[in-house]
Amino acid sequence: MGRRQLWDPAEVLTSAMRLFRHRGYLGASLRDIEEATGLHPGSLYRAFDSKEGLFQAALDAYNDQVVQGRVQVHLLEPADPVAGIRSFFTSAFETGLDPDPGCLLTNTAVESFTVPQAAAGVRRGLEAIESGFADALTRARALGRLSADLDVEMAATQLLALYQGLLVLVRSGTPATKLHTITDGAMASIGPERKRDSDE
Amino acid sequence: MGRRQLWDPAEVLTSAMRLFRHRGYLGASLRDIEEATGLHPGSLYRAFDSKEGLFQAALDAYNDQVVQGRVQVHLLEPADPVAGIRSFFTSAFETGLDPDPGCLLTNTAVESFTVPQAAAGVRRGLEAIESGFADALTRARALGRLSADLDVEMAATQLLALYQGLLVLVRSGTPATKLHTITDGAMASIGPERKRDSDE
DNA sequence: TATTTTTGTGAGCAGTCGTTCAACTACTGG
DNA sequence: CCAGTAGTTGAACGACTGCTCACAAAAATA
Repeated sequence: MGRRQLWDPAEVLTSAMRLFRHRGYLGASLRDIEEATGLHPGSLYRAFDSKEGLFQAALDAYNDQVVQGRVQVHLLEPADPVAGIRSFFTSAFETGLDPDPGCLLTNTAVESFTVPQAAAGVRRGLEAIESGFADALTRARALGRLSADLDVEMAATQLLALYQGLLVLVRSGTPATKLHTITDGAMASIGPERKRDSDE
Repeated sequence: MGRRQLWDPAEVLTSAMRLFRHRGYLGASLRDIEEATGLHPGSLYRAFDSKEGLFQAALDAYNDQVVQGRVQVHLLEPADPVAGIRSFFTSAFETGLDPDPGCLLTNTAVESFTVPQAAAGVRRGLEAIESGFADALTRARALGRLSADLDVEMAATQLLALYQGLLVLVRSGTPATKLHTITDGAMASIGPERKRDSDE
């Protein structure tokens, strides 16, 4: 009944995601949004109620697609969980984008002060990453790839913080060599290969 | 000759710093700035040329006062550099402020995409922190407080990233217990006390 | 086909943005 | 005490903000 919706919600959310990631919430005007998504204000407000509604939807989509996708591919699925953790880090800055917009989660975590309702979405995403790390670490432990005295939960929190820090540096234009150094450090902090003498 | 300036530049920059730290650059309107600093637009534009000029000045002041001050007190001065590194971390989130506005450097690093001229100031601040870490680590090494196989430059970069990540989590409302866990992890990653068997 | 229902369109609203500037105030040198 | 100079004030500007709504278009129902 009635006219059919002419636009694909997934496409619109993807465009909005990209725009918010580059410009932030406050930096993206409704005219920018209109241009990026192709949606006129009327349709936009019919579907999302407000600019903030669209932002929430875009953040949710980012969590469900990008974050969960990356967690799945790099942390949950790989047979080699240690290599997976490494690629989770490196793929965050080897995007081929210049300037690199960083991560919508990280950017929103910082900006969400101004947009309080986004805080819940940010928390959800951060927890997904952290528990992804925990899963990969648990599997690495089972394979004997972890330092024996390493606490998995604590290490997962550590990796989350380091990952978020990496993304701050990404967004501020830090060269890739330095980001690789950070990745190497992250790997060294969990693996047992930092000592040449076996002590277990 | 002529009328004297009625306001103290240092006070104005401190107020502006606090405002930008809470609201971000885009989130702080000139009316907000007027209220926070007590300066009317005319005086403001006479002194700083533009909103961006004021922001740059505030960021520079933050670097020169807050960042350098913290680096000095926690990383360069303490006789115990390891304890200094720890307190550098914990003092970043034990501010008594609720909600905690985080760090202007971190926040700007993320938002500076929108305000490209701020990028240089951000880099300056991040480098100050990193070299502060390097200094403390070098002194810790001389005192035999470091793992023997630890590369100081790499560890300093690592601590910088972890510190920035911590501040993202601070800004997103992560509870202090978790932030302490991250701090503990940071300390564990540099000290030799993680193994009970001596292996040097 | 006529009617009803849903969606798209975009001009336009009230309000806010960063910024300007003419009038005014306070101080100095002659 | 007057001219010149530097600083302060706040009303006002055009541009832009998020948002609304009367209207047109397209589909479903009768």
